[in-house]
Amino acid sequence: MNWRNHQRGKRGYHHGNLREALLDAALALIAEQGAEGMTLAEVARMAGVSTAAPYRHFRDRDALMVEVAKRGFDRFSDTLRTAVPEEGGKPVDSLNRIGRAYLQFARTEPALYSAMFEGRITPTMDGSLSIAAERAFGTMQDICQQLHDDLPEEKRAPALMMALHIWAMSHGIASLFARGDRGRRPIPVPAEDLLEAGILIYLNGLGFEQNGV
Amino acid sequence: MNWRNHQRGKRGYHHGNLREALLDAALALIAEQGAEGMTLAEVARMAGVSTAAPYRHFRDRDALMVEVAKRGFDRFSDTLRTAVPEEGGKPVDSLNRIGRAYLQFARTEPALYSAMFEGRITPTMDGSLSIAAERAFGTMQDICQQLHDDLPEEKRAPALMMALHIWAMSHGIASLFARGDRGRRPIPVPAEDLLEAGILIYLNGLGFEQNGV
DNA sequence: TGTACATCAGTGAACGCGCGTTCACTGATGTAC
DNA sequence: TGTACATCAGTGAACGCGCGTTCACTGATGTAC
Repeated sequence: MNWRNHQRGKRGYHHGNLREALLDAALALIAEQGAEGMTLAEVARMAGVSTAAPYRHFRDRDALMVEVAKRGFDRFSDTLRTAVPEEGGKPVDSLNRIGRAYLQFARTEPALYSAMFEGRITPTMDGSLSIAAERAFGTMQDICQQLHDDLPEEKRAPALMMALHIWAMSHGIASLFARGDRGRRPIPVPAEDLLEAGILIYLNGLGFEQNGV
Repeated sequence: MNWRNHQRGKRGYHHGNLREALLDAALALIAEQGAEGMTLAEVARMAGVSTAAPYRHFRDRDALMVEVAKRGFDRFSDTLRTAVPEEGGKPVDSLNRIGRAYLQFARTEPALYSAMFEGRITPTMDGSLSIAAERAFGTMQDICQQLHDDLPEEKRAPALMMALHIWAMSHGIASLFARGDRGRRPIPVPAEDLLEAGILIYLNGLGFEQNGV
């Protein structure tokens, strides 16, 4: 019955890392059944712990949910940030890499993705939540700023607007065509290619010079 | 207690139009509390009817949910379709009108919107559901086809791709910045303007000639 | 190094609740003659 | 036009269930001396 405590050297009674285990379980549940399927009882069961135990780590069900979303935004930020090279590299390429990372995240972390963008939890509910969310968007904005500086003056559009457009396009494609759950709508072309083409056309429309296709 | 039956000439016992009343109640509930907040018990209560009554009209809770989504796609289709003039009118304008209608729908019908795009219900689950969903997208595709025909041959991109791009951009902006519930992220510009600018830039990028702004 | 004690992180039983669903029923409505 | 009857669309009571949450508790851990 207590086999769970014996793996990885954990000893009975005290779990060792219950908080993380509960978050993992919540993620798995949400991935399987959506946000409504995440119940504290089931989460506790998956972690091999009594139904009262989670209350040592989270005030209530909503607190767990907020924590899941926060973790989601943190990972999302990291994913986007590591997608672009520290220094150098053309902004256009960086934008494409970010776009790919966005889709990849929606594909591989559908539970986090829907908890972050489609759930009852919203960034305005929690300070550190909105910070993580803004950090992600900030990455896009930085790159758009660089692009902006490359544009001839008479063609410059506000960098913020560009960032919002790219964000919206990425988000739209991710939500409709790339998500990793049953909400995905099939299209006859890889979502990555669709997004890349979209970004290319958009930048072209801004007057950004392209070389090659 | 039975006041509900006395309005609009309805007489006791038989409700008259319970099916519609239940759908309306479900919508109101989802708008207030999200999809998980929609319970058959509460829906029945709002319609002034016993908790067993809904089962005369819907097999179970999921069946009601599917019906809500179906109704959503139907209305959505109609909204988009009526947004573009029957004949004449420049395709660019039509595209903008459709975009605005898209945002308007997300704004005024957040319950339907999230049931259609973010819920456990997916168009592949039900034939008539996917038909309604495709009808909506078809409107966009038609207009993109016209645009496509206006483009000089060497600049033609596949009409389907254009439609998907426009759809994704509209959907992204609607989901992030225009939705009518607490998931909306504030931006310092009307979502409509952001979308219009995005479409303009995109079409410009395709090589479509613009006059004016 | 050993011991006493405070604190921490679990247990397990219980609760109240509201939900989804079923059932036998009954009042209202529509139809054949 | 009236009547008998089938059908339809409700009722109301009940069920089993799983959930969120609380409680007094106890085993494990860390620390001061």
